Amino acid sequence: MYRLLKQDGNAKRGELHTVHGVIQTPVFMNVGTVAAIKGAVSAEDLRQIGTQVELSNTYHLHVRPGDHIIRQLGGLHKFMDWDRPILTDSGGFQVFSLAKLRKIQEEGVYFNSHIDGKKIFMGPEESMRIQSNLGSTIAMAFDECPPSKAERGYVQKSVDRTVRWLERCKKEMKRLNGLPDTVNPHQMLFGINQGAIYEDIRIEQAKRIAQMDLDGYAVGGLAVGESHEEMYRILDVTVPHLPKEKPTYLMGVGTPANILEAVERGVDFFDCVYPSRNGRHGHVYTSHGKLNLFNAKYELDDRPIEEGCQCPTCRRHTRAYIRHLLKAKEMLGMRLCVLHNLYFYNHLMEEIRDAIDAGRYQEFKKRKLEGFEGK
RNA sequence: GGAUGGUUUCCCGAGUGGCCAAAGGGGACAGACUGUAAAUCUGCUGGCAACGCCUUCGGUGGUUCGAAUCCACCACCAUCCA
Repeated sequence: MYRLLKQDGNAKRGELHTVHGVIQTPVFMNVGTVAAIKGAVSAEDLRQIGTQVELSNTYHLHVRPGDHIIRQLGGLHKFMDWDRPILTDSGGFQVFSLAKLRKIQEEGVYFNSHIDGKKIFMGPEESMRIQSNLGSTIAMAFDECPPSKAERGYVQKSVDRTVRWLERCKKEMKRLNGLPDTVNPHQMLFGINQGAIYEDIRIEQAKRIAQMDLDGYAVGGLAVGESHEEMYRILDVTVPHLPKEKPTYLMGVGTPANILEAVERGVDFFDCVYPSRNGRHGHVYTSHGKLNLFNAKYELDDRPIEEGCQCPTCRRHTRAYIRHLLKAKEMLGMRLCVLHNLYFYNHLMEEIRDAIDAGRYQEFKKRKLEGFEGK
């Protein structure tokens, strides 16, 4: 159950009560696609850096190790030693990212496994069954994420199909939650808004799914090639048509600046691979912008990544040491960067919540953005 | 002391008369990445007043229209024989 605690402008401050605990929003979910945050980060680490929700992926866990394996081992929470909320993405993003390895039909999507080429069929029912086997806290509806520059005719067709798939997802989820041996009988379902950058398609689709009484609503298909301005414009026109007494999730976004802008427009759930992937690539976030620790200028820099940062990395290590580890290809270098970045994001969300609580979000956002731009 | 092989751009290493500022790899330097096919990928790596010029393939001298490539001597390295 979602509780809208406070609004500051359009910015929402809320709580999502789940069987795995309460999620304070706005929240950034930490992405661990294959039941692990890449960069040698454990569930124990997540507890120490303020992670509220871990995100894993239906397609990837179905391919390896297999959702039936995870189910037999007691579900995803037990499998990865994480007892707090988990959101599973439905496989819809893989329809986009693995476009060369799949074929879309009305009944669902035929993939060729990116691991061994094996044929995999995934439709709405299959995605729900896999997510039910995983026992995640929140399941995402199975959608198609069309590229931002897809032509209008195709987008309309795709969006209509995604809505039909959503109806099938809802029906199947209800059935699965009612079975006697379901891993998590209280699994929630979030629907997904699509429509590329066509405002009218987005709005019309948002109105349709808003009536379906889902546990939450996501905006998908953004940050897939369009400009930031286009993304904000789509949020401006779409979010008002999604129920504000339900969680609003902007999928796959984004940079700290993207998040600040989207919170202002009423979004309160986020996820993105940036902090983990950039961390592995030596790019770390600070309140004054991003640093590339591979750069020669950090060779003798004995400061932490960010002065005053309370993350496990900044408490003990210098930029020069981390740069050395990265250059030497030591796994610890990546790990320290990922831990810092996830802490940075989690902490940013905490500050965002405090700012909304205090009714000073506008001012807070302005100050943060100026910092990121080095002002 | 003798024999043989070798010395190439930051490193390893290809190149044995022109298509060579010189393959390939490494390293260095820089960039990209937004519901993760990503510990990945891309660019760049002699100098400059730069579609051209200059310097560079151990050193010096020579042959040739033309040399990293051929010849002579010298230096150094490696292995083997005394």
